[in-house]
Amino acid sequence: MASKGRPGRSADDERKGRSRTPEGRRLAVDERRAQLLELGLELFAATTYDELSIDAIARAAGISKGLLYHYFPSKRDYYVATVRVAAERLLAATEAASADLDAPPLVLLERGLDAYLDFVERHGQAYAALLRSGIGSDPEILELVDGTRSALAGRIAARIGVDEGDALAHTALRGWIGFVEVTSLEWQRRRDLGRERLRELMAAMLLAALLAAGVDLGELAGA
Amino acid sequence: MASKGRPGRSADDERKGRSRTPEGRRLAVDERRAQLLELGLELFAATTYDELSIDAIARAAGISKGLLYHYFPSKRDYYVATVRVAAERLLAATEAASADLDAPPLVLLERGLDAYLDFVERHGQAYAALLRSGIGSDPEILELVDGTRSALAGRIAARIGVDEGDALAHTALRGWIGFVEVTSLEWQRRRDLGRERLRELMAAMLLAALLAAGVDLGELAGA
DNA sequence: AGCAGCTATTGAACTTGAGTCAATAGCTGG
DNA sequence: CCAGCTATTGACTCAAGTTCAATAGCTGCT
Repeated sequence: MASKGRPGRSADDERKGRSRTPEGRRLAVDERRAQLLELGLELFAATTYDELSIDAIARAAGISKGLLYHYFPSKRDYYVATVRVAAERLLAATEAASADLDAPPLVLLERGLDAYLDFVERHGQAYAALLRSGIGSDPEILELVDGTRSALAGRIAARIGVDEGDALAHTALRGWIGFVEVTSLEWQRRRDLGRERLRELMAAMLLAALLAAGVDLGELAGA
Repeated sequence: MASKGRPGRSADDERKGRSRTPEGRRLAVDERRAQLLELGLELFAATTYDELSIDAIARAAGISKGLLYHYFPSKRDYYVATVRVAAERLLAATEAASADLDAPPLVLLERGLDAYLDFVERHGQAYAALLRSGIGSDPEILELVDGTRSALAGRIAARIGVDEGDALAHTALRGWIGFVEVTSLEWQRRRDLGRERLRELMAAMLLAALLAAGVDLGELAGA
């Protein structure tokens, strides 16, 4: 262990993209932490968890790897903290939109959904990353899972004869697949719902989805 | 590079859990590959992607790390191949159940859903892993994302006055959240659907979900 | 039967990236 | 202006994925 340490921005810094917060060093703890979280929100939205190395994060923040570990005990923790911020913001945004007054419930619903969609539009990438439930999400895997959903939805669409270009109907079908997946997981976890009931719920929701999308259900009802 | 190689099961093998396929070595390519995929299905269902090391896989298969790399170019590829098998089986199972005859569509729907639920019941863990869209899925992150969903669903449930113990209603609400998430992603990706339309679809589906779950909508319709 | 060649299989070495730690530099109050 | 606290650093450790030349076990041919 010979000559070590050279904190601070002497000599040849600034050379490799470490340009953020140019004033440089020794921020107050809270500021640094906030800065890192904000940065994490950006970075994790743009890149996958494990494509983003600690070194890259540190470089982007203009600090050393060690310092990052001073603020977050591990890369995971850093990531989790980041996602937590995103989740809090999503909840806050929708809360603010719908909790305020005592307007008619349907109006509140409309406002809440609007706030939600605003969030999606604004933080597109981050939102998607959030829903992917994090870490990893190999593109190939996503494609596979997505392909499976498409196959299921497409099968039904074909059977019913949904028009290929009917965006609303296709979105509704995809959404229904989402409904089926989530309720399946929920059903599996809590064991308090009969399988029959669940199946009926799913079937009813498919009809509702098609109906809401304006699909002609004549064929379904018929033979 | 001095004295190397000692393929085969001489001496002290069998000692560390390398007991699978006891006959041992030099399987035909297809058999090995099939064996490894089947094993992967088990292992990845039980453990997270990155909690499962290549060494652990090799040990469980009773082969060397190198051989695994002979069959799959990387850990990722191995994982992807495994998920692909699962997806194929899911599609095949539902296909078989619903494609056969030309019975009434509603009956086919029922059969298809039954097949789906069978799959979920049988491969519970693997199914969940598949839907988590793979790699990673840190438990803390899952809890966070799940908590966010719960918060959203709970907010609505409270507003409407859903009974705390009403499993069907809660499942339906959770499912609706899934619907909202999936359609949001879809809306964001394909740009062919108006925001208004999407919001209306979501709202209609919430009512449908509550209705299907037998919740009294009197309050919603009223002031 | 025995040998030759093909290839499944191995073990060790290489590489990369996460996590650790003692040393140092920059504030801040006395 | 110095002393002490702490934000910050850079090199080191370690685990896990990946590579590769060497080897052993089949398989068919003579």
